[in-house]
Order: sequence, then structure tokens, then C-alpha cells
Amino acid sequence: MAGRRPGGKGPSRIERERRAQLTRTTIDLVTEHGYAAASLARIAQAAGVTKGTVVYHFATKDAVLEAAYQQVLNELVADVGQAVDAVTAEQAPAAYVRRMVGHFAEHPKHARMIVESRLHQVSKDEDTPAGATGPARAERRQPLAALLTEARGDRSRAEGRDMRTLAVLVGGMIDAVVAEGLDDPTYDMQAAAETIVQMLEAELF
Amino acid sequence: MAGRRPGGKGPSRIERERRAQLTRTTIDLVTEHGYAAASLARIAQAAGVTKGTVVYHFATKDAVLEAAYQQVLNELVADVGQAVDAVTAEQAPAAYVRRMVGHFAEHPKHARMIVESRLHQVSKDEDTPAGATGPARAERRQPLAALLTEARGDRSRAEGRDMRTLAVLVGGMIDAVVAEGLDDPTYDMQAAAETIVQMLEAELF
DNA sequence: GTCTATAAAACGATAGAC
DNA sequence: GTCTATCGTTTTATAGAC
Repeated sequence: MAGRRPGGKGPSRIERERRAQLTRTTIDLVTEHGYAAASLARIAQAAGVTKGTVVYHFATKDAVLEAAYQQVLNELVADVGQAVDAVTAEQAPAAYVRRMVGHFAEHPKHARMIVESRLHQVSKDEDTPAGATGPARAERRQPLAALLTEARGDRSRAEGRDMRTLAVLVGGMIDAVVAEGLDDPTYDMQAAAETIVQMLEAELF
Repeated sequence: MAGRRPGGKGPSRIERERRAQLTRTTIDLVTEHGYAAASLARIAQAAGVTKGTVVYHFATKDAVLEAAYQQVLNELVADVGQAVDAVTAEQAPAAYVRRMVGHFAEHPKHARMIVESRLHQVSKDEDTPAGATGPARAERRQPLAALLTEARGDRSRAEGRDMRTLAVLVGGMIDAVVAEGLDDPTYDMQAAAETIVQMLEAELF
């Protein structure tokens, strides 16, 4: 494990810089050549260091990829969270959709990183079937479902509506729009986001 | 290359059986332990043969996975195509959604296989960014987009609607429902499919 | 604290025996 | 037509020099 220093102080300056450099390089590698191309040797070569250096700072190859993924995810959560907190509960779902699509439109690399990680970042449990990311996946739609329930309030039109399914559907639409935008840079993701908002609000209000 | 026989007859009986056995084994491996676990050695071991045998019938490892994927895809296309052809143009989109979800609900293994292949089945071109599956991905939504355009006819409500985006959104909702169903077997995919149909027809008619 | 050198295993694919 | 044996590469990780 890296970062084991005597005194209880935080990571050293060069420790933080090296880790940041390596995660940046890893993100580039994964987004440009796929998860399979992100071997220790390639990460090291791309960063201009040796394999030993990479393993020294991260202990294992998976730790590097996990760190890269977490960084991307943290930025997304912070960005969307801020946008949602800035509006009323009623406007929150629309803000969520717009910022989610907007974030990925502004950071296509991050979108690719998350798409690539979705499948590979599965648990190491041998008995876990592929694609079943377990709790991580189940929690993916939960924040949106909570926003929807709050926004709905006690409106009659939305009575009996299944907020879980609505969250699943809206989440799927967002994923699809992002994927389409990655494939075709000329695709108008913002316009598609507005269509999602309209369909969502037709169901909610 | 396998199957090179003197006379212009089709593949031999044992050729067909071996290939079928190996593709079946490969599908099981990929769906249960992920694409990364589908190495030549593991495929051979699971099928009770040697690596050489596998390579003899398929020439390359990717050819095995491609064959497994194509078989799954062919069954899906045949099933959904038949369902769509059995109804009027107006009912076709709803039939598409229902059979798509139904097929994956009945064949969870196939759903996992397709999800796993989505990322890895990228072109071998070094310059192709990860996640960009090129033409294959662009064509994914085309059949649905065609159904939507035909079903819409000349209805006023649907005038100016972007059928490409609608196809992208509906496709994304289907993917999300299938993924949710894979993660949680108790999830009511059929009910979710009906919600998709309702939202779709609200946009179309 | 950082690196070189290397170990040990798994990989895809081939050559050649039968 | 089918298999065994093996080649050459690449993988992750470690041991030890500096």
C-alpha cells in the first residue's frame, strides 16, 4: 500500500502529484483505447515511468483503475448535486436531467470512462454473475428516485405512479442520449435532454 | 479457417455440432463470469476439449465470441421481427417494445451476452476510441426509428417530432428496464414495458 | 522513496504428430 | 479431421539495488 508514512499527516505532496498524474494518464488510456488496453505496462509507459513506480503508488492494477473511476464519479456527483441543490424540489428532476447530460457533453472523456467501468468494475467475487454490479448498481437510480418522490408531492396525476420505474426509465434515456452523443458529435444532446424533461414532467405533474 | 472441405457441400455434421457446442459453452462462460473470463483455455476446459480444438474450428478467439454473439443476436432479431410483422404499422412500435423486453425477460443469458458484447465488440482499429462501436451502434436504433416514422403517419401531434431522438430514448428505456430486471429478478419488467408504451404513444399520437 | 531486474503465470496462436 | 506439445508474448506482482 502507498502512502504509509510515520506521522499521522496526510499524503505527501509528491505522493498526491504522482497519484494525480497516474489517474489522469489512466483515464486517457481507458477512454482512448478501452479498458483492456489499460495494463500496468501501458499505464507506466504513457506516464513515462516504470511499472514498479505505478505499483508502488497503487499496490495493484485494479486500484489504479478504481482511483481513476472514483475521481470521475466524484466530479459528476459534485456537479449534478450542486445543480440540484440550487433549485426547488419541484424543479429538481429537470435540473438533474439537464446537468447530467450537460456534464457528459462537456466531459466526453468522463462519459467514456464511466461507460467502460460499468461492466468491468464488477466485484471480484467468483460467484457473482457478470453484469450484476450488486449494490452499486441498485444505488445508481436511487438519488433520482428520491428527487422524483419529493417533486411529485401529493399531486393526483402522479398518484400510484411507480417512482422506481420512472427513475429507471429516465436514467436509461439519459444513458442513451449520452451514448448517442459520444458516437455522433453532431448530435444535439441538449435538445434531447429537453425532450426527456418534457416526457418526465408529463408523467409527474 | 475451419470448414474448408473439397466439395462445395455445407459444413459437416460434426462441424456444426462442435461449433454449436462451443458457442453454447462460450455464451455460458461470458454470461456467468464476464467477457474477460472467456479465454481460449477456459472455453476449451469448460467444453471438455483442448485449446487446439477450439482454434481449429474457429481460427481465432475473437471468432468464437463473434459467433456466440451473432447467434444470440439472430434469435433476438427473428423473435422481435416476427412480433412486429404480425401487427399493423400503427401497433408496430408497441409490439417492438413488448417483445424486446419479453425476449430478454425469457432469456436473461442472452441479455447478459449482449450487454457484455456491447463494449468489447469494438473494431480492432487502434485509432478507434473505446465505446465508439461505429456503424454497428449507429444502426442499432435504425429499425425502431423506421417503425416510428411509419406508425406516425401524418398525425398533427407528431409533426416536427424528432423520430431519431424518440428511437434513442425508447431504446434507452428498454435497455434500462432489462438491466434492472437482470439485477433484481423480482422486478416487474412487463409492467415497466407498458409504461414505456404509454409514454411512447403519448408522444406519437 | 524510487527505480531495475526478474519471477511466475496466463495469454493467443502455431507446428506437427497421429 | 482432431489432437498434443510448445512457442513467443504479455500479463501482474515482487525482490532487491540504489
